[in-house]
Amino acid sequence: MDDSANDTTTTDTSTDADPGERGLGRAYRPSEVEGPIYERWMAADVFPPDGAGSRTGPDAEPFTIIQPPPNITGSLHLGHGQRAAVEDLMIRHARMTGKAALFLPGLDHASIGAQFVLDRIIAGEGESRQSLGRERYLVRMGQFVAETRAIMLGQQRRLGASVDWGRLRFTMDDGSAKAVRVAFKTLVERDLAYRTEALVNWCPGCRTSVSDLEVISTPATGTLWSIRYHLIDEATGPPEPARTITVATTRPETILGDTAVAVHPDDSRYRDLVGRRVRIPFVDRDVPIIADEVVDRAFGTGAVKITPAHDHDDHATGLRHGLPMPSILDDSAALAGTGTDYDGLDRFEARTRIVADLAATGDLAGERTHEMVVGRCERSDDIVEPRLKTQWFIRTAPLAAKALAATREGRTRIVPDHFEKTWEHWLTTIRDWNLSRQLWWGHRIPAWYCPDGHVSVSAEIDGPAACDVCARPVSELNQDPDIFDTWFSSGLWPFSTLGWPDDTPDLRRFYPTSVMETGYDIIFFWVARMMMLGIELAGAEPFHTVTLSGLIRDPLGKKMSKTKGNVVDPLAVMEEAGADALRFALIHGASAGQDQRFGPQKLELARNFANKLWNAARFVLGARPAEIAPGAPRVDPDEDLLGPVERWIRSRAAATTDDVDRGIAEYQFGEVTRALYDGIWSEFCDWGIELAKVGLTDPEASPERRAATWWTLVDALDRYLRLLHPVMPFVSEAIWAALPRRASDPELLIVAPWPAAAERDVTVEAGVGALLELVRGIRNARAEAGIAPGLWLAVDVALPARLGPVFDDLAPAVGRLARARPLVRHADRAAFATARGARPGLAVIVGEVEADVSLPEASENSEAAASGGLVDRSRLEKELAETEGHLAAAQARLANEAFTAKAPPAVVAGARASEAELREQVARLRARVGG
RNA sequence: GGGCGAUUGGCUCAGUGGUUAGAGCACGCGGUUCACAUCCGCGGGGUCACUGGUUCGAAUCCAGUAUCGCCCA
Repeated sequence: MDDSANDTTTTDTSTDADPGERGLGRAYRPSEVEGPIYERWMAADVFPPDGAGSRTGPDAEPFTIIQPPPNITGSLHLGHGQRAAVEDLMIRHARMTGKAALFLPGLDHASIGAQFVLDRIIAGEGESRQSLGRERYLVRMGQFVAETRAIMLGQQRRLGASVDWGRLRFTMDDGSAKAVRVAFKTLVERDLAYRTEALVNWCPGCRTSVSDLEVISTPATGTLWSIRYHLIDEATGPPEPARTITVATTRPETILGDTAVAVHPDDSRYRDLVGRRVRIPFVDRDVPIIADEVVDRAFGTGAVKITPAHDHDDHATGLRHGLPMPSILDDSAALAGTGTDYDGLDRFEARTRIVADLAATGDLAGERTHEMVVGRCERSDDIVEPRLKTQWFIRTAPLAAKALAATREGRTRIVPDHFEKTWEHWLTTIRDWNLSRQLWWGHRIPAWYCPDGHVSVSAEIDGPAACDVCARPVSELNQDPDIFDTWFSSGLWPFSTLGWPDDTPDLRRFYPTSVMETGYDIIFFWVARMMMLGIELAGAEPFHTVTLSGLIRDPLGKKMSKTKGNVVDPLAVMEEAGADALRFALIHGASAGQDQRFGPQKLELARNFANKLWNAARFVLGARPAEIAPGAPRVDPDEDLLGPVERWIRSRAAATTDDVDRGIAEYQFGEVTRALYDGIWSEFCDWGIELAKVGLTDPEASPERRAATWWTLVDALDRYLRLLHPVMPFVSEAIWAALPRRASDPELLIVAPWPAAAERDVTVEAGVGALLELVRGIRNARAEAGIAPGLWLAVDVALPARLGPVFDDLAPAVGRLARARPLVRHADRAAFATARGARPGLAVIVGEVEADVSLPEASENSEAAASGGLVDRSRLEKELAETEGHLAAAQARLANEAFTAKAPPAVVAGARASEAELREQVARLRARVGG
C-alpha cells in the first residue's frame, strides 16, 4: 500500500495515475503490504477484546481461544501455521460478529524437549548437563529460550495472528508457577496426587522417568534365550545338578534381579516343582518356583523368570506373591548393586557377557530370534527400562470419569466426533499419571521432606516455613529435586493463563473458554489433561468445543521431519507467496481430523487467488464513473435503478455469505475457502464484473444507472472482503482501505461488522443463469467450429417470453461476452427459424434458449467457413445422443410408480419439469440436426 | 490382537439420500479486447476400491472383503 517501491521491472504507471484512489499495483505484492498492515492493527490496538480499538463493550459475549502454546525449542513449522491460521480465522470472525474475542498466545517450556535440544547444543560446545551443573545449565537454558522466543513470536506476527500480545503467557512465568503450586497442593489435599514407590518408565538417555504416553511401542527383532536354572537340594542346600528348569528371556541381564520362577498352576510339566527353590546364577540367590495364572504356558518353556523391579508384569506378580524387588540398574541403565562383576557394565554389554558366561557354564539351553515389541523413549529413542522409583502420581480415575461425563453429556464436543471413541477408550483404560521428572528445566515439585519422613507440600513461593508434621525448620528439610511433567503446567493452561488461582476479572469473563483447536496427536497428552484438571480445579470444562486438525505432510504424503529434509519453513513460504496465501492454502486443505499434503501447487492456487482478487479490486476502483467524485462517501445504490445484472451480483454474494457462514458454524473451514474461491473468482470476477463492464462503459446509459452499477460492485466487493478477511486478513484489509466507506464503518476491516445474511433473488438467478448458459453455448459452438475468437458474428436468439425482459436488459452484455453482433431476439420461434434459415450457422440449444450463430465470411476465416457446418453437425449429433440418454433415464424414472408414489412431491415435480425440458431440447436438437 | 480413518478423473482433494458427481493442478486447442498471462475462452478425461444389503432412489446409509495409513496393546 505504500508507494515506496520503485519497481524498475515494469512500466506500471497505475500507482500514481490517480492520487485520489489509493494506487493498487498491477500485481499483488504481499511482502510490501503485509508488514505495514500488521503495524496498523497493532497501533490501533484492535487485537485485545478490551483494546482501545476494540468495538466491543464490557458486556459483549466473550469468545476465547487459548492458543496451544508451541514448544519453545526452535521455530514454528507448517502444523503450527495451520493451527494458528484456523484459530485466527475463528477469532477474526468472532471479532467481526461483535464478540469480545480473546486470542491468548503462549509458549511452552517443553522441559524434556527443550533439554534434549539444549543438550545437543552444549554437546557441540564440549559441555554436558552434568558438567555444567543444575544452576549453570538453567542459565544456559534461559539464553536459549530467549533466542527461540523471539523467533517464534516473530513467526506468529508474520502470519498475521491477531493475538492479544499483552496477555502473552509462558509456562515458566510466575503466574503459571503459582498455578502449578496451588494446583499440586490442592490435588494432594484432595488425595488426587500421591507419592509412592512404583515401577516407572525410565529413559536412560534422558535420565528421567517418563509417562506411559511417552513410551512408544516399537517392533524389534531380538533374541530369546533359554536358560537352565538349577534346583536346590532341599536337604543339603547345594544345587542338584540333575534337575533344572528352563526359562526363556529376551533380557538375560535381568537374571541378576530375579526373585522367582513362575509357572502356570495347571501346567502338569511343572506341578511337582511348585514350592521348590532354584538358584539364580551369578548372584547365587535361592528363589522359589511359584504358580501364577498369568503365565502363558505356550510361551517358551512355560516357565518364566520373575524380575519384579524391572518388568511391569513381573512387578505385579511380585506384589501378589510378596517377592523381594532388588534393583539392578542405575540411572544410565548400567548394572549396579548386584554384587557381581557385571556392576558398572552397560545393560547391553552385560547382556552379551552374561550370555557368554552362561554358555561357558553350560546353562544356556538355546537361543533363537524373536519378534517382539520394545518400549522406546519418544524423545531420545532409547529403550526404556522399567525401574522402581519413589515419585509423585496423579490419581486419574476420578478425574477421567468427570472428563468422560463432559463429552458424554454434551458439555464438550469433539470435532470430528469420531475421535470421541478414541477419547473414551483412553480415558477408560487410563493409568495413574507419573508427574515427577528427574530433569532441571521446569517447575520444581513443591514438596519438602523431613529427616523423619514427613512430607510438606507448599503452595507458597518460598516453600513451607517448617515441616507440616513435626515443625522442624525448613533449613532441615530437603525439597524434592524433581520437576513436574511439562504437561502438568500445560494441563492448567486454559485457566492459569487467565489468572487462576486468583479470582481475576479475566478468569470470570473468559473461562470457560470457547474452542480448543489442536492436533489430534495430542488429544491424550494435552486435551484430556486440560479437561481433567479444568473440571477438578477450575470447576468447569475448559472449553465447549475441541476441534482436531490433522498433520501437514509433504507432497508425497510423508511426515515432515528435519531428518528427512522435507520440512517447509513457513517464513520462506510467506516471503515467496505471502502470509495470506499460506493461510489460505493451509485452510483450504483442512478437513477436520484429516492429514493433508502440502506442496507448491496448493500455495500457487492461493497466491493466484489473492492476485485475482487484487486485480478485481483494481478494476472496480478504476471503473468509478466520472460523476462520482473520488473519495465520495459510500451510498446505497438506487433500488429502482438496479437491473438483473446488479441483482444477480447481489444475490450471488448473498449465496456465498450463506456458504461461508455455514462452513464456520460447522468448523468446516476448507469449505469456507472453497466457497470464497468460487464466489469471488468463478462468479464475481468471471461473470459479475464482466456483465457490469458493459453498463459501466455504455455511453448511452444514464449517469444514475452507471452509478447504481458501480455501487453494486463496490457493495459486493465489500461483502466479499469482509467474508474473506478471517482467511486472508492482509489482502482484504489492503483492498478495503481503498474502498469508499460509510460513515458508520470503522477505519479498519478487522473490526468491521460481519456481513448479515441477505435475501437471495431466485428469479433473477434463474433468468441471468439461463443467459450465462447461452453465452457458454455460443462460445462452445464457436470454439468447436474453429472460429477466431476475435470475430464478431451475428446471432439470432429465440427464448421463452418469460426471459424476454431479462434478455433485453442483458443483451449488450451477452453480445459482448459471446462476441455476438448483431444479437437479435426473435419474438417467436417461426421468426427465428426464418432468420436463421436464410444463412448457414451454428446451432446452440441450451435449455429453453435457442440460438444460431452465423458463420463468418470465407475471407474472414476461411477454414471455419468451410468446415464449420460439418463440425457443427457432429457436435449437435453428439449433444442429441447425450440428451436423448438423459431423457430416457428421466422417463424411466417417472415410469416407475414406486417413485411417483413414494418420493417427496417436490422431487417428483422436479423430475417432471426436467423431463419436459429434456423432451423439448431433444425436439429442438432433432429439428436442427435434421434441418 | 483391539479401535479409528482413507479408497472419487493422470495427481491432490471436495462432495454425509434426490436430475446429467465437482474443483485446482496436469493435459489438448485457441487467445496482444484498456483488472489480472499469478490471466482469459473452449475441450478431453471418472462404471466414486470390491461384494452384498436397505431404499422409489446410494459416491453418500448398513454388513462384509481387499489395500493403505494412524492410534492403542
